[in-house]
Amino acid sequence: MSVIADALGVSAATVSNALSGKGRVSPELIERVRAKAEELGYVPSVTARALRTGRSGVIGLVLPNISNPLFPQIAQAIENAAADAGYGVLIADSSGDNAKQTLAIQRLIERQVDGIVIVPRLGTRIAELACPVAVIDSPSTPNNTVSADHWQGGQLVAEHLVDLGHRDFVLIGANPLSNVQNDRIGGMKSRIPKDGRVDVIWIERNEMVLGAGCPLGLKEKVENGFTAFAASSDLHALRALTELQRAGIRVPNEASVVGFDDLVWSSVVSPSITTVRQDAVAIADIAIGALLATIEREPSPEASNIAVAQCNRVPMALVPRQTTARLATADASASDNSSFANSSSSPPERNAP
Amino acid sequence: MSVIADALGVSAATVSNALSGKGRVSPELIERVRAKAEELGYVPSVTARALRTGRSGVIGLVLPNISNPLFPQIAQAIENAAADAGYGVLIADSSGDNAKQTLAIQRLIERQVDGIVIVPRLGTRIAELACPVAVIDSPSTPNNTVSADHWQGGQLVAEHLVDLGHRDFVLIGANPLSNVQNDRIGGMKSRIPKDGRVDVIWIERNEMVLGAGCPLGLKEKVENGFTAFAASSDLHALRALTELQRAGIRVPNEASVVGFDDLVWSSVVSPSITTVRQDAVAIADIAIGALLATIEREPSPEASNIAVAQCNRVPMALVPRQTTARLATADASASDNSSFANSSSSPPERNAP
DNA sequence: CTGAAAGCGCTTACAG
DNA sequence: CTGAAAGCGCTTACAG
Repeated sequence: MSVIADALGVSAATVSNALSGKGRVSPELIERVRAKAEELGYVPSVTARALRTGRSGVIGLVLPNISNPLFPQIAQAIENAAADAGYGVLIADSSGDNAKQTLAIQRLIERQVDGIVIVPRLGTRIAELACPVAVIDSPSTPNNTVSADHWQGGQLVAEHLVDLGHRDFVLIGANPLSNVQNDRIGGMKSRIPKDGRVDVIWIERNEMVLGAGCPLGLKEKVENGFTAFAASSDLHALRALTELQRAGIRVPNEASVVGFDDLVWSSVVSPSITTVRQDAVAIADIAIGALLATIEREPSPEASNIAVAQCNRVPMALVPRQTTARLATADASASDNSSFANSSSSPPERNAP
Repeated sequence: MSVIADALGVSAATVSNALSGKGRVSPELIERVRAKAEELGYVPSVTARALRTGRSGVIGLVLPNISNPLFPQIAQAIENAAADAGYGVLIADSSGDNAKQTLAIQRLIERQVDGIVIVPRLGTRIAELACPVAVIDSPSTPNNTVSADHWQGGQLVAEHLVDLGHRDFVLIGANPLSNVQNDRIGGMKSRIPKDGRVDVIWIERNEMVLGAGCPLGLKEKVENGFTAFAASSDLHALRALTELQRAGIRVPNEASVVGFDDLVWSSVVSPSITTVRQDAVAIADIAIGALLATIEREPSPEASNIAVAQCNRVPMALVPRQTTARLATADASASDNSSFANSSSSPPERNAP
């Protein structure tokens, strides 16, 4: 900056004003400054600017379970949204225990991030922090969150299967303590007809008893007349699919399988897995938008730092693929789905444990 | 800082020296300063320090294909290694095209990162940059890289299958332009006995002709006597496994399947997939260690900014699981693997295209 | 429309 | 062992 000022014989203040377009500088001087900056390959010091303005231009992203295969989608969407707004993204890993999440947040604050996007660990409640925060979580966590509408996604799954003539459902989740999984399973249940049959398998609970990697007993389910297998994640859908195939059951001829999240392998396996996709870009845009609005608003003592002031549900979309098919035995009237076991169109509000 | 100085009636310089342990300050004064800092909840301004010292305490991480399921492993390892050394990690996404990679690097430099770890896009060569750089890539890229020893990993796969009595191999890769995949396939080939039979399927080349998601024709391979299917990634191993299962071929009874990377689903599918795991923590430690050494060394005009001065190969490890089994028809002498088609123990050096 | 001055919060020679 | 002073590179009132 001073090199430009010196080269042009003007003051640093003028260069600053010209480059930022703030103070009133004559158009021709602005042009000369620009040209000189360009010529010199001038890059402003973000550090100096940060020190002076008190804004770092960086936001933090706290992720749990970084090994979660959904992570890339959301990290990429957040990074893009932030970059578009001129912000950098500092990552922090809260895997391990909840204490590490607190530590990760602490470290970001020490690095003077302007705001934080948090995907909280299962069962965590994020306290009011010293900087603006946006939380991405299930809508069942009361208020202040953005997320896919997992409940509605579950409904999509059930409706799709019901339309195909299925009446006997096995729903597969990992952990009933997860609001996300609960919503997905709950949404499915809400759209299963009254004359339908529903069985829910919670994998982690199962494994607590039978050991990790135990078979889910899906063959027996098929023998008992179940035809539709809907999982709260593509990971479990894949597990179901391979277990069925291994047992010699043909998918989708004898059983339909649906997953969630459109994870990378879903389209690649044979048969490819029908799934439900969340709009990570829309979610990231809402989270970053709200965060930046809070950051750029003049901070006032009474204002909350929680950026997302309401519960935002972003609709999910069904991606039909090969693992779902019309039930061979379905009669024409079977697709009458006018009566549901539970017609509520939204999940009950729950607190994080 | 000045609040501490004022509260204690000493100078800011002394507070700084006491807290950093640099200047010679009397032990008792150091203690008083520490106590006061603690009491006041003092957090030093990293921004001011960065401006003064010219070091931001942040490194950049550039990732291609952020949707690559291997990404979480490496991102987590890098983040942990950096955090342990007191550095933050700014992420940048180079997905899309190569121009975006250059842009991502540029933006990190503008944010004054002290160094950059790059996992380059396929076929990219990283030019000398204005800050220290460590590249994580296949060892086949000449020099200056850290990575898993993909060639040796491939050898592990072939040796495992040969030990189980297999002689007829189908090797499955996605793209022969990828050094990583080429090394893996090459390593496998180098350990296949002279009397063995090898067929290589490059998926992307296949799909160029037959369309995305086309079957790999594995059933026919089995009918032609192939018993071992080794893929350059768990994604392709999964594709192979499900295609075989769907065709009614029993794994591992009739065909063995091996993948690479121990991706999240490998242990969950049925049967679970035998794979080869890279030591992401060791790789990250080498990359970050070399980077920080370069950063903290006094910069000299003649020194290169390329942090990793030699080709580092981190050994991979076989994770045996259910998809591989002894060939039923194998006779006892079959496990004599003293003669190989190609006994070289390291890959040919290649240039990035 | 332009410039001189102060200051963001640190660290680092240097002097005492 | 301790402190006064300068300066990192910006931005922002304020004065002209």
